[in-house]
Amino acid sequence: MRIPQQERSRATQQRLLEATVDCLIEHGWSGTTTTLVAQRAGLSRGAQLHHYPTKAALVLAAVEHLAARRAEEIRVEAAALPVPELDRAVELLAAAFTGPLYVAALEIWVAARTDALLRTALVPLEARVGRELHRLAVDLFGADESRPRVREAVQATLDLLRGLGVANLLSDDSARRRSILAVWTGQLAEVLA
Amino acid sequence: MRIPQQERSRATQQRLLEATVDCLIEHGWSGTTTTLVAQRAGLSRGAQLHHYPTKAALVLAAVEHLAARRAEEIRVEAAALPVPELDRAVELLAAAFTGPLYVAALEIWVAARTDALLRTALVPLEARVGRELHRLAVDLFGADESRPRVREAVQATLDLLRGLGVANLLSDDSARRRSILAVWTGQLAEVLA
DNA sequence: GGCAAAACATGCAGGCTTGACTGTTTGTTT
DNA sequence: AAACAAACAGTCAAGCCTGCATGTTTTGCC
Repeated sequence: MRIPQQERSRATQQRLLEATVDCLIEHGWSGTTTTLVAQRAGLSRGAQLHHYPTKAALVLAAVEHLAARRAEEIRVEAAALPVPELDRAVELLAAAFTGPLYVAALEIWVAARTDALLRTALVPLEARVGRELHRLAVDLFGADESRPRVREAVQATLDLLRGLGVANLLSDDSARRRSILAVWTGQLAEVLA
Repeated sequence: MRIPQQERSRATQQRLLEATVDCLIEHGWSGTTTTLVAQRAGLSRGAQLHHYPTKAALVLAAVEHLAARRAEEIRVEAAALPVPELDRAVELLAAAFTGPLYVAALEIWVAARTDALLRTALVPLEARVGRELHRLAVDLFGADESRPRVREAVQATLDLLRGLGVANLLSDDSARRRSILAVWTGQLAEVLA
């Protein structure tokens, strides 16, 4: 009766999900095999299959886990921002679209395009995450969406960050990104003002 | 002595490369197996291995083929645009970032992130393609890059389109895209004017 | 203490992918 | 026409991935 099994089970599942996300980051979607995930989690394949009987089950759980982590990461950094300043707010969001977690999410999005099961599970989830992100951005920017063009400008900002994140995939792009964001932030300020 | 073998060879290689791109579009990166490509090209595996001895060779050739096709597609549509009008120009570029060819390119980018061979081959190629695309956009917009913020605005537009393309991966996003681009184009016009 | 269930470990079978090997047809050269 | 090279076809072995089946340990409960 050392460790309650419910807690132990939860901990093991967490380890598996973390390992899945790590594998996605390091080896990409096709490199993320169940065997590798089990190894990385320091678990036997048997234990893995006990918790997640199929690869689909594992990945779907990992997707939710990933979404939660991304949301939390953004929220934490947002909380560390005392004064609503546009430049810093955009910078903060940009970080969320260049980190490893975004990369993992991208791997899953691209894979889901041609994987019916993943896709159907992902679309509603991403819709929710997208709305949350939008809301967060609105708050960060101190934007008033009832004014014309504000809503579109905020969304454009997020989509721009998505694109910059893609451009950052293969080689470090931070210098270019900075100068682009500097200009866009100015434009954004005009719309929000 | 009907068909010169050089021409025949070229034709089969084209078929293989087209089949590779088609497979990328339909089945994604991990679904693109050499066997499937050979089948789709209506060729035996022997013939395939004769032309491209490894999968890496095949894919690298397909990447160049894809880049050429994307560039040509954009150039063709650009030529069909008589008067330089900003709205239409942005629309045209947006189409280039939502079509199947962009999807195929995205599959390769994401895969290249964790595939050293692909990556080293892709980085210089994409740098070139990126410059060409930028140049094309500048021409289409009739932009004067010597003026402040113009260069960044053009690049931001391309990165925004990249991001919108990603958002369009899983579900049709054209309505949202239209409204965002409408606002964006307005902002862009201010910078260019 | 004893029993059931959950957590975990290990080995195995089937399917798939890749690249190699051998053979055949078609084109080229002399 | 004869020898040679390229294009093409079919088959095979090795390796990997997934899921299952069978044990072993740990936990919960009586």
